[in-house]
Amino acid sequence: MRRSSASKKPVLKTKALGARAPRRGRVSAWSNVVMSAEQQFALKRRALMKEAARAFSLYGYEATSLLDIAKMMGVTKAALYHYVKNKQEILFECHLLSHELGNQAIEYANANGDSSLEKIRLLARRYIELLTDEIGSCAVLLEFNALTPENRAVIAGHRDRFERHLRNLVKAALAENKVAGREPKLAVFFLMGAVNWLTRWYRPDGEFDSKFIAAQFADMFASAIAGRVAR
Amino acid sequence: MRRSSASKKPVLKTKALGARAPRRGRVSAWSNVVMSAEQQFALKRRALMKEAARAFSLYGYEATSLLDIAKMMGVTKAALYHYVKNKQEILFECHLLSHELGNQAIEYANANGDSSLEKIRLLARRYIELLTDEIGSCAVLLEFNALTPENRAVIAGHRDRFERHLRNLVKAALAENKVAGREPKLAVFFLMGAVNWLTRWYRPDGEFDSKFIAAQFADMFASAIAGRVAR
DNA sequence: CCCTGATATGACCCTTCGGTCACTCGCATA
DNA sequence: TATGCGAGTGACCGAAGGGTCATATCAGGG
Repeated sequence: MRRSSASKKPVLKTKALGARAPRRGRVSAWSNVVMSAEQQFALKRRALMKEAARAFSLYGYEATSLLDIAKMMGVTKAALYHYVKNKQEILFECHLLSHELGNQAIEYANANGDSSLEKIRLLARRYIELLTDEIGSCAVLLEFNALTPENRAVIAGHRDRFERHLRNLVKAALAENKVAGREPKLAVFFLMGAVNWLTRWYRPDGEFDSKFIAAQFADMFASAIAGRVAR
Repeated sequence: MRRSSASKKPVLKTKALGARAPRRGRVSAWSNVVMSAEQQFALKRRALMKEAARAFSLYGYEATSLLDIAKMMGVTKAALYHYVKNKQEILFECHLLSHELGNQAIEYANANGDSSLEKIRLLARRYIELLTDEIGSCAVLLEFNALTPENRAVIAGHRDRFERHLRNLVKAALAENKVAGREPKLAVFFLMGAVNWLTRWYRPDGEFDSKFIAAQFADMFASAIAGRVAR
């Protein structure tokens, strides 16, 4: 991570929170209020993933060291290994996370869209919103080839499923709108590029808010597929 | 470069070629046929840049070691330093190269397009063709933040000029076609993402040839900007 | 025939980084 | 109060990578 860095420390100490609440009794009263050890563990692990994902998206996998991540969490590098097997595991789960979002977007589009084109628009919009908002620009999809061959195979599977779904939507939309001469596979690559590139320039406090960006991109993509240009 | 690698060695030995041609006389006859030392140097340096650019585009800057590049050229790592100050210089010049292509594309579009929309289409098409064909997918533009702050400033200047030009074209096209509600800046990001992403999946021997891809992308972008969807 | 300069080499240095390990600290339970 | 356990630490290791340097090779020119 050779770059000028801002300062910020979300620190990992969930403990400070839990410590304040006394626990007695076998099943420990407060159990609704106070988190169990496993919950805390899971929470911290998730926080780690989110922070790491943000760093990976922003600076790249190779350019982000575990020390960087540890510092962000306010913790030693060694401490990370309580939550994670190795660096690769972090990357892998970040990819999985991104694809979860993709699937959510698919479901949303299927539930709310009528025509294929509308489904595409909703899918793109929702996907971008999730990517930028919920995880603070977590798409690590740029880092596909930093994955080990085994993990890459798994992620490729997810990716292919997502792309195939989108491709089929595009095919359908082209048919429904009687558009000829458009290659669905290239259209999907076109969108994926635009979306993945988002993670490199999008900033939550930037000029445009994420809803607007998502809507614009979705509209542009819909037009790219089925829009006719006045000549 | 932790990845399964194919084998291939363009070797740097221009010498083997020059050695065969005897040189006598003061100005050295054969001077038309045989390359001067400087020419050979320049040629080899250029070859280095091209090979490095390819590797950077494919695997990323950090993931590509100088040893990798040296092996590609059939040469020792130390030998590279005869042609180059350091790794950063390679990256920097690769960026410059890419932007040269951008400018070529701009000129081409200005010379051959009439309407703004047509200029955009030509610009996009040409840019992609150049990127994929001439330098074998050399766009290292993904690696912007691997640049040192000084170099980054320079490259940012080039990039901004390019993007500003394109943005103005988009603005004009929107006006000419009476399209409302499209944000030019986002449209440019949209295209840049799609184009930069190309370098990650495009293969010269892939399913689609580069002219076709370029045409499709250009058309899609033109539609994205000024295309109207039948609803 | 030797000198010079360009080209290339292999050994080496230093730093960074991923990962490990023996350990400590503090809390909750018995 | 003793004990056990999960969380976290600091010191360390080995490997890889960027970069340097003294040296070898060789072609061309005086």
